[in-house]
Amino acid sequence: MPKAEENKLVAKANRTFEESLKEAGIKGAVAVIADGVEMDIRDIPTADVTIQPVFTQTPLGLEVLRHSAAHLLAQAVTQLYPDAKPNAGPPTEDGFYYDIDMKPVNQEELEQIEKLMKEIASKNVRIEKHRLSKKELLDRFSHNPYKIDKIVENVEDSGSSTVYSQGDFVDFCRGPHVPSTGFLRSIKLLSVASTHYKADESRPMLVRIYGTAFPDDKALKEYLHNREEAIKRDHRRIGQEMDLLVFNSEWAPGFPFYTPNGFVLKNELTNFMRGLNIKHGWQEVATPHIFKDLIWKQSGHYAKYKPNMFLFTLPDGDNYGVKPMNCPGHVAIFAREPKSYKELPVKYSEAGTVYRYEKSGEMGGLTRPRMFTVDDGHAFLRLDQIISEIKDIITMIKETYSTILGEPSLTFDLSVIDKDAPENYLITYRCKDCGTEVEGRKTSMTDEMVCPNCSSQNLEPDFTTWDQATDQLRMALNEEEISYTENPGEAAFYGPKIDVHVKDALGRSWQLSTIQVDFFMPTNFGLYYINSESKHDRVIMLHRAIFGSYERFMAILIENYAGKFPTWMAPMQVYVVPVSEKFNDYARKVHEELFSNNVRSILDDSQETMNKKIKTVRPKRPSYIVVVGEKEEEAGTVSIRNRENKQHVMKLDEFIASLKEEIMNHSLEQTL
RNA sequence: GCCACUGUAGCUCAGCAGGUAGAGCAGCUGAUUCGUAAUCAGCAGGUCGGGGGUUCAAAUCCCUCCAGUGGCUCCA
Repeated sequence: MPKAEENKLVAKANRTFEESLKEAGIKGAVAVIADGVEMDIRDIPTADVTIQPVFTQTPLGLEVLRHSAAHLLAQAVTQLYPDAKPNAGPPTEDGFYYDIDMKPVNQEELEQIEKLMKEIASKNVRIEKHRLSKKELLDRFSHNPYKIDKIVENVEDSGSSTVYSQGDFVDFCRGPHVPSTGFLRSIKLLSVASTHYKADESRPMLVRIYGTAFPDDKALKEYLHNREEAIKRDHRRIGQEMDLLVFNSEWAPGFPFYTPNGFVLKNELTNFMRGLNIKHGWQEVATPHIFKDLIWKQSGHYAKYKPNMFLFTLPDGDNYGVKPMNCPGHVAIFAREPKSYKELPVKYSEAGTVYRYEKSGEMGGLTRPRMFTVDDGHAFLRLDQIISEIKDIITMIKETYSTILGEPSLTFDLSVIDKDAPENYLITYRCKDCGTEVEGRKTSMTDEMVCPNCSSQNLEPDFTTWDQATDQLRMALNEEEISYTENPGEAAFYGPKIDVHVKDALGRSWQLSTIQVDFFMPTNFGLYYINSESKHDRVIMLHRAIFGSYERFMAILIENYAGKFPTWMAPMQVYVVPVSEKFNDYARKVHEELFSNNVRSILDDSQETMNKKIKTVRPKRPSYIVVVGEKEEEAGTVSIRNRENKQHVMKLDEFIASLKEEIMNHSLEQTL
């Protein structure tokens, strides 16, 4: 592959870039960058210009290739289904899609479309650009309301724009595109989905066909292979193979049931977090799962969260809600007695299980269940303690991931308020008539904001507290020398937050940890502390989670390790199998020795053959398989086989000692 | 919630165009006593997601509900 840098050249005016490239002996470019603008290789510059050819092996070239592949898809579809009306077809991170107004297609039809695409590609049809006036464009696409929309929105009345044609197919497009369909041989249609026009539920449904394209078959094959590998790592599949959890879609749709194996894993993670919490001064508490609705009204959850809550009414008429968050429970504990400024910070942690009514279409495995456990923590602080506390939490986050995932790359986001949409947040409102401040009152179920003092509806939001909180987060990040991006509109409804994204072994990024500053919930619950002047002072709350949800974190762990967990968290650490029944006694001795050393050992003294036992235990992913027979019994040794299928023989007590150390150290790698 | 696809034994799946269900694995019983990815034989197991309809006859066709999966951000 030629390096782009080396291929810079000057294209002459009044001839196509293609000709200039040809003269320079450069082949295979699909587009050029001229003066920083992407252009087609058949474009003709009006003056000499330095250009850089774009090849499909580069990210930009791949984008061009996939964009053209999307056109090819639309061409094939319109050829097969003349009534189909293409909307839009952009490239995506690993492929492309095209949204088309048409009847839904099934798998067979998808294959036919792909076949036709390949046919057109093999004919190497020339892809040509034409410039049309707005009127011509509107005429040309008069049968397609989606294109009309785009033309109306994007082309000025007196202006013009371009279309690309390949054979009979013409698409309204800015380009650039590959010069001919011959570049689009390595393609694959992947799936059919549906989407609303402009993602608006009130608009028509469109069929979205996903596909991907690569410069050559080798790259395509590799992609498809990786895709299959990723599917093999799916936590739902491995979760079943390892018997970690089940879902019962009839009795409790969306609710995970932990089996003994799965609960071992969850407990290991819980214990890890418990240790970390203790080390950093977070006291463990436990709170109810059900509360009267009063608390949810007071906390502000009802205003924002009610549609996502499980609610019920008892025969006596009292209304209850199952907790969607743990904060009010911790507030109730904090509020039990007045606190002195000397006692702060008070920090409570809880592996708190919460329940959220997720809409049916949004559930999925462990990543979006209706019940999940948060490694939740709430700190009650003085204003001057915020920054140091945030920094300490960042330390906990780093320690957690380096222990559990090695050294994954972490990225930090600062999610701040969208000041144009104050109705989404708990905010201080000030009455323009009498100056009264109302904190977070917008959270009550009433739609109209009314001044409690003068009954005026003339209230304006005051962002001072939000700005303060946001500044504290910024300072903590800066002092830790962490680079971050700011996302307006992504804040929690009660305050700004820092989100931490973690990249897993498959290169996918997950939002796990979160640190949120909250000025409002303490106000809603009337929390205060006694300052050094014996006066009431405002308590600041910090919400934080490191794993986020245990369920989602476990899903990520399963996929990250493909189920082959570090030994300390593996549900089955050792699987002991005798060569034959004759050695059951020795196998039992080995097992009991392991077991009494707190190793999770399973003895299989069933009647099956050893080969079969090993075969069938594989999907359970034991950290070590221990085989014992005559040789081992006589020598007091064990024959071990690790996760990588490496075998060796060693003394039983040595094995136990080294295994215990591996477990105690939370070692990521196997020591044997 | 919306759209598409799917729902047959514990698991993975077969049952083409309607004639009241099959396989492998797992399970159970028996034989086998075995050196690192399936020893052999036999047995048992399903009102085909629920309900309704069409039909002489429905796993199969239609309606409806439930559930699972993929999407519903990338806007020529």
